[in-house]
Amino acid sequence: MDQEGGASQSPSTSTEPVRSRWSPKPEQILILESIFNSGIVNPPKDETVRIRKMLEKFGAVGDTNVFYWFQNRRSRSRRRQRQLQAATAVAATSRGAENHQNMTTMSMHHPYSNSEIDLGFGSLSNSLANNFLNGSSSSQVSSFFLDLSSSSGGCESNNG
Amino acid sequence: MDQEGGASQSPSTSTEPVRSRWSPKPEQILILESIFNSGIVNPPKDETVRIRKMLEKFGAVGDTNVFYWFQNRRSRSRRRQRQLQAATAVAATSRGAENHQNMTTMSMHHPYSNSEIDLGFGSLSNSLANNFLNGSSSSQVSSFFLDLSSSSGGCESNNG
DNA sequence: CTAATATGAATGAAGG
DNA sequence: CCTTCATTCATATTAG
Repeated sequence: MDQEGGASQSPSTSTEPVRSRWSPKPEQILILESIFNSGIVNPPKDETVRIRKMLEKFGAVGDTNVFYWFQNRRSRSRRRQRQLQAATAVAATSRGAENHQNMTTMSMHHPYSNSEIDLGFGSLSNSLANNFLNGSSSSQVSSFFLDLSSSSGGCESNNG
Repeated sequence: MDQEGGASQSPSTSTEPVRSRWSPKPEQILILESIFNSGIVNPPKDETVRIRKMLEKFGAVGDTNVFYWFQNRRSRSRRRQRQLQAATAVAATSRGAENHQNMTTMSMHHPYSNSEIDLGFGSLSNSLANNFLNGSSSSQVSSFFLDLSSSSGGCESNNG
């Protein structure tokens, strides 16, 4: 079912179904998520290049892809946060003890745990992380995680 | 076959009522289609909320659902249009009058007349609309239709 | 039961 | 940053 979502850099290979848009691999997603959850939600140009270099080890990716990823990530995070915040607000609207049974506001129900409030990427070492990174390039990922400590320094959200 | 507003039980194995995704009821579909055919193909945020409120009377629905619905509607309309436009173009390619009978684009063996160029939702009052809205909440629907006049048209550029 | 289709939802990319 | 478009994934429904 899952057909190599990897974006090949050489479209000349006729055997491949020419993937027009980049599909980040699980390992790449893990890395990006980790960085994002580390507080780097808006990496500067320099950092973006670094991140791209890290991701490249797991598949072809460009600076633009990383840039877009973080941009979309921020947007989606904010939107999701607003959404469930609004829902909560409505749920708690007025503490007048009224028995309302209508879900008149939002019924967004998704099967995933979503909510990046706490994913567990910060710690990993266990969970599904291992599942993703088995066999191929586990060593690379470890090194990258160690390197994460050096970067940092980027508080989320910046005046701008 | 009456479907309880999206909260129907599992078809066979009574496991978890894992409601994966929202299923708009016939009434809701009618409303959405009507709005879409009224010219509002891309409702702004405010309008989306209003639409959601209207739909809520017929079943649980969130702003996101409405947002997704219109987005998908636009996309698919355009895609469909492009698709059959391409087919037409192929049929008329070169005025040499060649008898080509190849369906290079798609099989398309469905009984529908496809092409939502004219569905009839704009007028309703007749057709299958009545069939949908009988018995339950016809009154609500009428009021909603009257309210439709208040909304301004959000004409969007057809060309990208 | 399996295959195909319809459609809600997620996401990469781009424009303003 | 925000909105929008195009593509893709996942699932519900229907046809065989």
